[in-house]
Amino acid sequence: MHDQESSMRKAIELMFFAYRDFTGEADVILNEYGFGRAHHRAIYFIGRNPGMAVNELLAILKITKQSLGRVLNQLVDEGYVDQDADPDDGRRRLLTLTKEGVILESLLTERQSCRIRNAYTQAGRGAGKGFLRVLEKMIDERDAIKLTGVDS
Amino acid sequence: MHDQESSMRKAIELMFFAYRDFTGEADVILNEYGFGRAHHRAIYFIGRNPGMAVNELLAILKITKQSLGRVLNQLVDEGYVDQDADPDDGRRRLLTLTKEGVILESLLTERQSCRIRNAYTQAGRGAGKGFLRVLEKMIDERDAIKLTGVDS
DNA sequence: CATATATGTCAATAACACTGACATAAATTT
DNA sequence: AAATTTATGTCAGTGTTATTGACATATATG
Repeated sequence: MHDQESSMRKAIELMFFAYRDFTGEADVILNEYGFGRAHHRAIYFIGRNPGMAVNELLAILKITKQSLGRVLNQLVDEGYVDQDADPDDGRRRLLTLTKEGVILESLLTERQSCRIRNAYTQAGRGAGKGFLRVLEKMIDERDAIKLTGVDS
Repeated sequence: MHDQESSMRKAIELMFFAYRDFTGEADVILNEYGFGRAHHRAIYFIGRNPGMAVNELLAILKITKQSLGRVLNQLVDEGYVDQDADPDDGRRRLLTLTKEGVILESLLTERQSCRIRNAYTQAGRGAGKGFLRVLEKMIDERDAIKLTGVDS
């Protein structure tokens, strides 16, 4: 009954569909704001790490500063993100969400959390634990470092 | 200890990093062939469903036929996919992988399977089950139908 | 024969990423 | 103080993957 290969294919396909639907949820909202997935990632991580520097965000997102620049400029221009010089190091621009930014971030995160909570409930006891543990081990060493705090 | 919200944020971040590293693996190989992620998805699902029609592939991938057309033409031109008229319905073009296509598909799938297997092993007993069950429940009803066979 | 279906293609556009080059301000090193 | 490094930003050009809209063709169906 279900050999190794078909079990792996099952997992591969679930990753594809689950990720698409998971992000699709947020995409709909972002679209109303004229933003895309790149904006979401920036908003999310700035919300998570208030006062982070541009370099730190670049390291997490692994995109070029030109790419981030476009996104960040839009977010600043439209009042979702604040950039302030670091008092200790005038070169660094510390990023924080504005009140508007917090509202949007919460909306997006709440929507995605809801999907996860529902999945946990439907999947039954212990499934969430396994889900987190497997995802964790699928991540490359060098990325795993980015996962701040919150041990399983 | 770890409130609901930080637990949800943990899951959200794991999805982001895990999916990126999971697909990044294949992206490196695809790049050597001059292909992208779109080609991978086409190759994968044609390999999984040999003889599927263009419409069926479109329904799974949820992209426009123009987008798929570009990808499919490249794959056919470079000898990774065959298109043959359905003997029962001359309008339909049935898609199959060529010998070359099968080789590439196996390479990509094997690479990703390996990452999943390793994650299962490291995550410990039962984690894989939970992982699959949660992913399954994260998928929208209308997409879940696409998941052929292989019950958990 | 008319219509619907499956597919393909042309043209224009957009989001999001890339590379390379250069500019500026502030901190650090010599 | 001068030179260098670091953090950031920006300009220009490019590429991939997607989009929409319009139209063409072949085949199947009522």
